[in-house]
Amino acid sequence: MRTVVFNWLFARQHGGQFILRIEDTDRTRYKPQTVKTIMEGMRWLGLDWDEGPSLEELQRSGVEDAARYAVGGAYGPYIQSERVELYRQVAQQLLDKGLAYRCNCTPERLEQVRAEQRANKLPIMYDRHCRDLPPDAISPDETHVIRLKIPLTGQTVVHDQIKGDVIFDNAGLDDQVLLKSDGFPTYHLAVVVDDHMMQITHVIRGDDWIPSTPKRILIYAALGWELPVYCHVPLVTMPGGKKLAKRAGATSVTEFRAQGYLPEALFNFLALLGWSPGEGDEQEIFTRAELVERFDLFRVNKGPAAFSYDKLDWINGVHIRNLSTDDLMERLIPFWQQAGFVPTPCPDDLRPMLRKIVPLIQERLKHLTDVAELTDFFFTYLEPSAESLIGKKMDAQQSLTVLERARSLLAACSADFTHEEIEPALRGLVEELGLKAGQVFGVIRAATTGKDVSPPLFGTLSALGQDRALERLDKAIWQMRNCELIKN
RNA sequence: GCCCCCAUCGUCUAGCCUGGUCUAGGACACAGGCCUUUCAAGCCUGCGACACGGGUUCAAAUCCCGUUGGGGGUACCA
Repeated sequence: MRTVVFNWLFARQHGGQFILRIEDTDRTRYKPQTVKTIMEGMRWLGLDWDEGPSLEELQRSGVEDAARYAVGGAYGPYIQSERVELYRQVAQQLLDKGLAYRCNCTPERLEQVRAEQRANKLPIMYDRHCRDLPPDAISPDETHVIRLKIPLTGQTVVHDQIKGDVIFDNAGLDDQVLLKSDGFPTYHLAVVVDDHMMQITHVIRGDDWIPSTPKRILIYAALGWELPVYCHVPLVTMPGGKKLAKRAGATSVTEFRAQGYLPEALFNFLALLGWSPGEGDEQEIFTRAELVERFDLFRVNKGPAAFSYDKLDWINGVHIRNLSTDDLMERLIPFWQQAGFVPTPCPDDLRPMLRKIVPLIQERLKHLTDVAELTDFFFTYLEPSAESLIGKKMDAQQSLTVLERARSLLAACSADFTHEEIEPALRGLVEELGLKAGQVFGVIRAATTGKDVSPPLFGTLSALGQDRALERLDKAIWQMRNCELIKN
């Protein structure tokens, strides 16, 4: 997915077209659900595409909500399974030119060849058994594949924008299968045909593709087509260890949403994985627009980068703090709903309270999901523990006095119950009792929130509302008195 | 096995191309402090790296070679 972000940034930055193509030539693995997940993930991250599968294509492929993702374009179809005839024609063309050949070796024979090569510590590749058979030795009607005739000598150079020139001896390249026995093309054939037909200028992908790039360059050569610009970016590894994220990356984007990450934060983080502004510029937080302007594909590092949740969490927190109150509230509502604190749809008369809560927790959120445990006490009554109602270096009687005085002072406030009137009242209480602010506020916090840790007290009380604040103080006072009775 | 890629603090990185200004800069994380009604946020300080070995050079993190280490490829997968 990080590589997709690089592709998108590069296209947007240069005013190019960003095209989404579905490569589904492996029929044994194809699942319509995956297509939807990828598109949904890209939409969420803000990676919009200028050309992509049309409504009809998506429907034929069994993708749900096809209308939501349909884009279309002049170079379609954009789903490879819809283009098989094209690949067959190109394969036939190569056959006719004598640059490819039919091969009917069985999987068993191929495996046997490989086993022998392994045993003799030889390079593992097809032994070219069928390469020099007479053209009519294998009938088009029998089960077979079509392989490319790789030149036996010479070198093929990949001119890569990040790695530089990478040179391969043709002798070490396998006679790549172009068309499988089920009639579908391999990735190698399909991507070359499509990139050419769709006029793709830049191929930006993971550097795990480097070793097979010469094979594709030779397909271009066999067809007499012009090469695109290659740009192989390093892979992203998993946090602790160094295992490759494999293909899990693209499909898990929606999981980041569920975990409470902002799309702009994930985007920011992903762009920084392998790229940095450099030249003494140490900016780390970027908006999407800034990245489109500043990103430089050719400055991307050569080495792999490890995914770090610590850094992502920090970036997410920064972006959360940068949101407006209303924006953050709207993004938080689904998470409140999921926690069961807010009904679906959100009632209008609940919004004023939510709007007062948001600023109280904004700088405390690392993930949107954190909102549940940070604000649970606003929605349900949590009974404070007996110990928490007694302040630091205070006895039960003093604590009870704090609660009783606080109750009467807060009862004297207006129904607006604003932060501005609560604060002087309670600060006055601190003075009146000759205690420390932390002692007094701690007791009131425990009584009204049921927690030792809460958002700032005055704002919290105001958001809670006068009725519920007084009610909770009353309960705490009862609790304290009962406790005293039992003791006596 | 064979082929390819990569190598700066624990992590992401600046610096490398155009050797000296690098006693290697920043960020995350971590530790301590300040602020403070708790928790955060913010601010300050600390900890912490040029994988190793050879060259080239007056001078190398920067250029060259090798070693080691890590990753990838080696499919009728992408």
